Amino acid sequence: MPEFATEGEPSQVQSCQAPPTVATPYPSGYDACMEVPRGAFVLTREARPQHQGLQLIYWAWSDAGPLRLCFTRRSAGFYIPATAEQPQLPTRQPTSLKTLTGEPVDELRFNDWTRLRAEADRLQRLGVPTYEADVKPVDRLLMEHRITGGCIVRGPAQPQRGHIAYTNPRLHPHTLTPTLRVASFDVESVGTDGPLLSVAIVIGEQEWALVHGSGPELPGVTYYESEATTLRSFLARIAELDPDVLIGWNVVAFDLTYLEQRCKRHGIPFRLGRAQEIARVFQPSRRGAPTMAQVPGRVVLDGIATLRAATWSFERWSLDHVAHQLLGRGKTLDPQQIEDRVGAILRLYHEDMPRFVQYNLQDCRLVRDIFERTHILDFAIERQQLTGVTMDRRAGAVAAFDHLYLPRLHRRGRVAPTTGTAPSSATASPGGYVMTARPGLFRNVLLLDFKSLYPSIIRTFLVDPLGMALADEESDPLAGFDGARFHRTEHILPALIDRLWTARDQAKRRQDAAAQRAIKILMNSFYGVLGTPACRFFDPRLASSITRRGHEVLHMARAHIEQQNLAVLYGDTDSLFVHVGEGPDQATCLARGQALATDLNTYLAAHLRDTLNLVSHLELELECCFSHLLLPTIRGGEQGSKKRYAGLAAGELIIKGLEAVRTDWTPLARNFQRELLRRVFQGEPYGTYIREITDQLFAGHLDAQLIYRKRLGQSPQAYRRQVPPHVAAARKLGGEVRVVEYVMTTRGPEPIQRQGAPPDYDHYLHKQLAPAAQTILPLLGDDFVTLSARQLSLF
DNA sequence: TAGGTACGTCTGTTGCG
DNA sequence: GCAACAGACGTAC
Repeated sequence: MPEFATEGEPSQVQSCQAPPTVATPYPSGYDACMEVPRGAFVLTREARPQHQGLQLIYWAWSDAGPLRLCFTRRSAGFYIPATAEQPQLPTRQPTSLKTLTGEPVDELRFNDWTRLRAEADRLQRLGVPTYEADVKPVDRLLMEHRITGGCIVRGPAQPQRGHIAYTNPRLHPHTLTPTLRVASFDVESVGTDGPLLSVAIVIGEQEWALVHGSGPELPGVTYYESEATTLRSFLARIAELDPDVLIGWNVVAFDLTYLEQRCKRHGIPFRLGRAQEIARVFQPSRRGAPTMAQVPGRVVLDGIATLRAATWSFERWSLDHVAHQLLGRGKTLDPQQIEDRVGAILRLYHEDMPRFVQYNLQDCRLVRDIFERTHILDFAIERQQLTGVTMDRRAGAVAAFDHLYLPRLHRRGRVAPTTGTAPSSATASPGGYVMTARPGLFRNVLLLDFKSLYPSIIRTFLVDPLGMALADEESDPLAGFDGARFHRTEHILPALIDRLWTARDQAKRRQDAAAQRAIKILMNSFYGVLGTPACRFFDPRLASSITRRGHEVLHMARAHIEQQNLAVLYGDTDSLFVHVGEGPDQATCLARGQALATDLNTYLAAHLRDTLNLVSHLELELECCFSHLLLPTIRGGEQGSKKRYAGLAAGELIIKGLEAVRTDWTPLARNFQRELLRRVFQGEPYGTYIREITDQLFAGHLDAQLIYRKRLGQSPQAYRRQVPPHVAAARKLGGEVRVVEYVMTTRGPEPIQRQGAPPDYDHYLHKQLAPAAQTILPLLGDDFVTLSARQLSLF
């Protein structure tokens, strides 16, 4: 039998009573057989094959200390059509479940995952469709209990050293916010293969440094005479401090990878997990894939990955740069030492132990403070609470969708396809609609945009995999696009969006930025996953029914605005730029924009009610009013450009897509264009400025701004057909290069580490200053060549 | 241990005369 | 010598 309740039956979860009050820290003399319900938050999960079936192990936080929840003798299953004749398997059982298209299914169960996969693959090859053959037991167990993060644990508890163990406990969902113990740590070593110098650990205000070698007595510092004893002591110290979360900078790909290797070298088991369990690091199987760590009982959060997941963005992801941006302070090394970081650290280690230790500790403090400042741990907890995808997983949009959707599907007595088994269809689905801008410099332009357009379309137009499958059972199905039709009452996603939308509004009211952000990202990911074959519910008709509806909505809004004799200058996917024109002041324009948004929302709601009998959840908002807006042409042409503009709103300079916001343009061009735009919008003269900058360039005063910075999508040697300048520069460095910084010199592109020739100022005039200026000046009837008083024709 | 499409611009290479 | 194209990168939404 399936583990989850079928349609019409009360589920295990629903039948449980209201969660009891959460237990206090467990008293001494605690009776192991007493079943005290305990609030917990899942930290890590793991499946182990055993002779009698699978063992599922979850570590969880509780206010009484860590919990180890062990589920024994578990089996894993998947489904095949009941009509499938092929497999005569002893484990085949009939069920009351059906596929999305209404076909009854039988279940096959297995004691181990490898056999399950092998059988599923074999059947698939024989043409027998399988269902949910890729849902892992560790995930399924939580999913079917509707547990994402917080839960109530009930069952016989056995106090162990450092944790409480449960075997086959009962779990119920419960919302709680854990207070996690976070350790920031950092390794200093001689390169990636050389010996360990030290490891620093910071928890709150407490600091420790474990140093391989000797030195003066310093608070918190312990010296060890061998690398092996340093490593052992580090593992022992972590066990003693027992953090729930390990954080660092590039912590998995560097620190954990390095420590595991060094431990292996000395034959030391890498017991970084709780209860002395072994931690493992998995190196990426292909270029670009992340390094993974499995530390039983402890969540490993890399600062870079966690910030990225929360949509933070920085030009460079070095700890020093990010710390300066967020905290206004950086690492303790002098700038000139950064070039030879390993050398500088070694010198400190040999010559100035107190400063060496401070340097090591400073990295830990910076990471701790970045986490504090950005609240990304709150974000990570919130995301797990919403999606059920554990905190340390980087991308998890598909997993989050499964976690939320599958249990709701099962409650309706349906099972989902195995990922990648759906028949592939040829029709691709389009993305957003982008208007060609009317080029020019404009006064008073309203920016209106639809708040979470795609989620609001899913909610309004009932876009849903189940709803699409059940459309035939509906007497008045709602038409989508590319042949899709949707059931008007039987669906899952619209209600899910509805719930999240309400939660986001609540988060907004209580000013919970982490929750707001997590919810917004989750809602927006729903469209994305329906459009990728990596999702089991992938169907171009679903994606099209969202994006093509978006086109329609944007066109309707534009037409309605133009009927009021207002010009729509530009629009992209969910936004409209509306020209109010000279005359009215800012306040009048803003009021006009508000009225326009309200009017449109009313109009759209009435239209959808009258034509399709739908309740509109579309919500057009006034984002801002640009006092000045510049819409450029495409380079050297007359036609308006897309995805590129600059404007001034509430005194703030907003630039999209232009050279000034592109990190592959030099600081010279970016600073220059930004200042030029500022002057244009503020009505200040710019001719003199242009001449000054060009003169300074040739005088060598701007040499610090001439560095190009570019990522390499592949290894420098892998570029076969073409060798662009950044690759040429990277090749001069040798070895693997992921990001190259180079200067265009009179001898061609040279990496900054090996720059010999002087900068080619003509190159920077032609290829950086001129194009950055020409994006703007022709719209004002001006020209860079005239204003710079430089000859540009040098060929 | 897999969210999407649309777009502009640059550089080097190729095809054509 | 020049236009067209492909490859690469970064960005908007």
